[in-house]
Amino acid sequence: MKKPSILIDVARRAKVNISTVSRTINQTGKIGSETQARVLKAMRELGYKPNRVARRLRAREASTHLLGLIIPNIQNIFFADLARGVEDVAYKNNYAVLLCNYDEDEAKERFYLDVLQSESVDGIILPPIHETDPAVLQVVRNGTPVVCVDRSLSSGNLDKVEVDNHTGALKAVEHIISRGHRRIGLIGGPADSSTGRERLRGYKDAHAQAGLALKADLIRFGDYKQDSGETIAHELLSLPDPPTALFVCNGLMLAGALETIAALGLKIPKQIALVGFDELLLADVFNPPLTVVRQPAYEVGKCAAELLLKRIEDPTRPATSLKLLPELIIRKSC
Amino acid sequence: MKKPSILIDVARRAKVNISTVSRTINQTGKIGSETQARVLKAMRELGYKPNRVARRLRAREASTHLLGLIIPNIQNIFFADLARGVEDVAYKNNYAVLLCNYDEDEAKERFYLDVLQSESVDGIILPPIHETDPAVLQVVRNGTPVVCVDRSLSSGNLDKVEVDNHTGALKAVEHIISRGHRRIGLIGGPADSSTGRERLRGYKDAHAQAGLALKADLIRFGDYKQDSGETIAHELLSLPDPPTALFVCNGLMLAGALETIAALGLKIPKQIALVGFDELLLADVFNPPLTVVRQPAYEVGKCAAELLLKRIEDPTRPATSLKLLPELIIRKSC
DNA sequence: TATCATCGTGCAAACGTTTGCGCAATCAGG
DNA sequence: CCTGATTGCGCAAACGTTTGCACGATGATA
Repeated sequence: MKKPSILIDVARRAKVNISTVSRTINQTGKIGSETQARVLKAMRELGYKPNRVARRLRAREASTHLLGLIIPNIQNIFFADLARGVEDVAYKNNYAVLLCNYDEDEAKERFYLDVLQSESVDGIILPPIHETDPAVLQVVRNGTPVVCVDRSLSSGNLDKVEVDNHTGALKAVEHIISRGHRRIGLIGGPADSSTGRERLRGYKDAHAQAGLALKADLIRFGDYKQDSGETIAHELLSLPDPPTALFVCNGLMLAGALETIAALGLKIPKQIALVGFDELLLADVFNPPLTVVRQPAYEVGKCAAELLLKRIEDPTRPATSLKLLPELIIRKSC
Repeated sequence: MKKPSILIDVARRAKVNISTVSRTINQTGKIGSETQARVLKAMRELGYKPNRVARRLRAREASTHLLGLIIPNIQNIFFADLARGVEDVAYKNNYAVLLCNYDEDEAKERFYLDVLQSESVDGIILPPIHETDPAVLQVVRNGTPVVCVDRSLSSGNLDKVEVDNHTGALKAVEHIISRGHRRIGLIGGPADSSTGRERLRGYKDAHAQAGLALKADLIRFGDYKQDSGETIAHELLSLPDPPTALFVCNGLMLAGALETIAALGLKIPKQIALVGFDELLLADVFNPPLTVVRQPAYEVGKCAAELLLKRIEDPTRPATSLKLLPELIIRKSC
């Protein structure tokens, strides 16, 4: 339980003032070369580690090397991959990441936003829970750099990196149609999320291109969790005139839909064809292998972190908005 | 970019000293009821949020409501579930979680340990990279509460919560044997990890119980990543006298093994039977559904966080060690 | 009435940094 | 040799809290 050594210990050992030590550490200001050597030696001998808390307290506007990442659900592989992307570039730049899981719960999002702010992180990466999220806007107004991922914020011109959900969905549904399907069920995302709406738009546009009429019955919205995939698939498949193919808008709901299909004993793709959104761990060895559109989740995280770092360095730079292309991986389920 | 209000703003507005404000917030010390009301009112009006950084700096030994969690790989569903467990109880108790991903990289683990310490977190949850991990021991010696999860530390009597890997593996291999298999391949974890060794021990004990001799050829060790599952499965299955069943010691490696099996065109379970460790997202709808031993990952995280919170509250309490039982879920792959 | 505990509050130090300012010493230009 | 810039370093304030101590007012006890 011995105390870690602090600035003044180093200073005493090197026979200098603490400000000199601070300056050698941060390479700010002029310092004589042999003084510097003495300080470095003392630091090494004492195993000195700067106290990040004190540093953050003092240097409010200086960099504190801490990033915040708020995600809806760490158990969703998309966000796990994304987090990994953020984490990797953070680590390369000597940043630590404060990761929070808000579970689509607005109160929880609020809580974590507060925490991150009062931890005075350098910046925050998050998918806004709503397109118009006052809490996030407030943070931005406070001057904390924010970059939005996955979903966007309607107001405020922020850095953001998204996936081209429209194109992804369009390609997926085009593919389904090209396989001859005419009744295509949609298990969509929440209607009030930008991802949900964009994927819906892709679904509709693909229909329009092919001159296919939309059937309102076949369009349903889930909440990106497994259960909703299961129940909606059940609803869809027990329709009097059920769809012959399903487009399922995220990985967890796809797993749910597969539960239903298995329970119903339906054969894929003969009795029901299937295209998912999000690459899943066993998708390629599934029987049959699953056709999905793969989102570049890791890259989204990576780009977001890079953008955030750039913005921290130069807060005045114009907001840039990235849109990454998903990839349709055609396997055997459709 | 307006400044957040601080203690002194509240104090001025309530016409009291900052210490009075501090005391009303923390409910420490005696305060008159109408003074308290004034302060509360002022806080509400100003939307005051305490600065966690300053708080942590000052109150070194008081609770700072921040936990550290260091995990090998967030993309491994076991750890994602575990993280979720930690996060949930942390949130219920108004703690935030600083999550770090060390990717089995010792330098990275070191880095994060440093960060967490110099962030002066209240406590740390981690699976030690080694059984004798000097860096972790150092942290413990510094007085930071630590609880080990999943893997254990040989020295130091710390709180820990593990899965009963031996029993899990034993049950799995017993089951395989009960299905009539005599040549059972093992795709194990790293030989220097406690989980790897315990699962190996279960495998061996099951053989001993059944009076089966061990075949060294059939026992191989991976690194818990997908690739090693794939390559080891390939090695095993191209043996002159290949195993008729495989026991695969984690989820990612199971996915890898399934790649190989699919590539080889082998039928499960007729040509090759399979039992995995870790429940996977699509395991129950796989064709055939996968027999696995399910680790209570979420519960591990939950218990660990609860233990940590208790220890933070009372640092002198005796170390407790939990061992949670995994569950063999028998499906159709064996 | 004197004494003493208790209550409610304020004062100021402390936590470990960073940084503006000042000062002495050195150096270059004239 | 004088002036003025530059270099190298120390002093002390500041960041926003918490908390030990002191002190006046109040109430209870003798």
